Amino acid sequence: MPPAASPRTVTLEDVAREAGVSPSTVSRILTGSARVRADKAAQVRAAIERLGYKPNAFARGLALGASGSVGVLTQDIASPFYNDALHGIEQGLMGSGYSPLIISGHWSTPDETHAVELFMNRRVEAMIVLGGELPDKVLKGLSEKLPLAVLGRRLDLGPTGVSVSLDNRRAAAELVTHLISRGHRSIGHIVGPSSHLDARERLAGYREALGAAGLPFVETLTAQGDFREPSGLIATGQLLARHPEMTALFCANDQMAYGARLALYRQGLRVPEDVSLVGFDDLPGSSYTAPPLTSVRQPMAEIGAWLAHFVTAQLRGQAAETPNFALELRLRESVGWRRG
Amino acid sequence: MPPAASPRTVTLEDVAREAGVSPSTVSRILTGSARVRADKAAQVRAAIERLGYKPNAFARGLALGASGSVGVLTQDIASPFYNDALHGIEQGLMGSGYSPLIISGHWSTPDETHAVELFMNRRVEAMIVLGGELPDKVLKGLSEKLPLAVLGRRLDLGPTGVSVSLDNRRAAAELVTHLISRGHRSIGHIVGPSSHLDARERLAGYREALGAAGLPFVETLTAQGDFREPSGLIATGQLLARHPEMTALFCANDQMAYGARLALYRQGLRVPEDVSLVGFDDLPGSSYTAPPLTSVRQPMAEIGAWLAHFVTAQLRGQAAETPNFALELRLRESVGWRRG
DNA sequence: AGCCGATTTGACAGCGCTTTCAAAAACATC
DNA sequence: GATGTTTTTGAAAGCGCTGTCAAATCGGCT
Repeated sequence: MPPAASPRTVTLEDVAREAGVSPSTVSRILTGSARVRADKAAQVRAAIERLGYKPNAFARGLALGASGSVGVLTQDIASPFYNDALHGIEQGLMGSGYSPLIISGHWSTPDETHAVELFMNRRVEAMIVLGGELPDKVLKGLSEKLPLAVLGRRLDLGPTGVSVSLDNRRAAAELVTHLISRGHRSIGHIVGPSSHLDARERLAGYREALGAAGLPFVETLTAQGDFREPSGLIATGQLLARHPEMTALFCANDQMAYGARLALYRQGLRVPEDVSLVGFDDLPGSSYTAPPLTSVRQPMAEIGAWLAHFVTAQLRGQAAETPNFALELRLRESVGWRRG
Repeated sequence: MPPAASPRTVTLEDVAREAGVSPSTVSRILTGSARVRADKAAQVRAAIERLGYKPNAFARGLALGASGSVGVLTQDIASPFYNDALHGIEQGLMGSGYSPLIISGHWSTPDETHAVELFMNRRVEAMIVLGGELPDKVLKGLSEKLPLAVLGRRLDLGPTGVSVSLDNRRAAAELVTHLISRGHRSIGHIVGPSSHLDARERLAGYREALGAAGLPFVETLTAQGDFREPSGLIATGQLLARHPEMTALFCANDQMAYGARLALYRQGLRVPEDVSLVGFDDLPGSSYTAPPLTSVRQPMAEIGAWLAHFVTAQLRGQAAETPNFALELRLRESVGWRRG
């Protein structure tokens, strides 16, 4: 061991000595695990203050065999969508005695696997997974070891796990039905990555709505995107080239809708006069685009908070009600009646 | 201690027993701190695999007296601006042997203080602070204890600390000068929270550019915002009411510019034909608004990566060059020539 | 085979904290 | 004041790992 940093960090034992009591007593005060005579407690507290003592979380974790933290794996730390959920998780965890350990997977399975590894090393007591690409099998394995809450999947995780995923299909169908009701017949769709359940369901909803209205599903009216802006821009170009008659465009998420918006602008097409545009997710920015974007709100913050509640409840051995998270259509000005 | 969870977690000692070697040997293999005969190493690795052993980070941290983590305090986990920096930090830390411990301060000093507390308990070896409201005094105190990198302040943190803050004033001045060169004379400014150095400097740059062009600074052409969208919307309404002749609007950040954009749209004003609009920060979304927003790019990811490099270099006792981070004007279509 | 230096190994202490257990102190009761 | 009961305290063990140190093993030579 190197010759310890200069002033050496203050330990509980130092506090005990300073206050003239035994380490056990100090510990009792810190943890509140047992009564201590008021005067001694005061002395100890004074000593803590005087010495600037900070309990060592490692030692504590080791002795306790519990870390007090829950691992949060987010697909992308730069994604506004998941960050809303992160925020909710933080709120939900607050005051529970647990704190989040946030790691970003960067859309990469190796990174995600590595993150899980790190969580295990750090002995997180539960995990929350936001999106990402971890195989179902891995998730199931995890949920056998600890409470687990997954967002954006639909799979059975046993009694100590949940996967939350809203009815994207229905919401997508409603969205497209809305477009149809406004007279649109040639409706394009920019599809999300097929590895995402949500993307698949939104596509399914699109087809469903078309079918219900007796409209044919036209393969060439769909284009592949990856949930990010540039792909929306490019895909819109393709669709417009193939189907100049297209009057409405359903993007599988708002970020791609932003890209689409720009593509339309570049082509001199007005929203909604020439082309109606809808997205999905209702990002914070979507009520501030010009015109504001019709979208579907997923209550991410609320969901995040609930995920946090779920795992902490599990940790306490309590059950947690699954609330009914409803998707909400946000009808805004980016949709208009079919022209002409 | 409670009677330990059912199968009890696998310890290094278990591995040693399984592999028929001593714990020290296993440890040596894990840390790579000393040579071990190849055949034993193989046995041990097999045992680790077989038992599914995961080293306990607490025990390790305790024994080592080092946590291998650096605390990252972000002002707002939901802010796209800081999240770019977060991303950069993650990248910069990758492969350094340190991992980030991310906590969000939620624009609240008590939360931030609490976060710092947590960092100390967790024995982070360095800290990175993104924005936030921690008093300079606190930051200085911290930098005496450990390597510290602060973004968005300008203060002397001694040899083991840095504060990075780009020349917002000049960039703002250039931006406004750009507006003036396009013929604009009545230029509004939505100010950021004055607790932010950046906000103050952007205002200063605005005044400077006006002065340099011989234009008067008109108090009523400025309105207060808080760096978030709704405040931009409201402030724009105020400015328009007071100065219908205003032909250009400089928002202290992009988020407020989004709000302004909507306010203009609502009033039937076109961008840039009626009012030119500029923001600051060049958020990812800003190249995808319609029209794309003129802004100033702060290379947040690069800065984040460098902050990470700085602290890790400090931890290794090396010095780190301060690169020259340049702000880049992104001139886009949201600015036009003054009409008429 | 016998010896020396180099390499590999194991025993053990200790990191800072919590907790059990038994001893000490405080309080009640007769 | 002696005795029983309850509360408060301290000593000590142990959480899982790493590093030191000395013992064991190995290889090469004579």
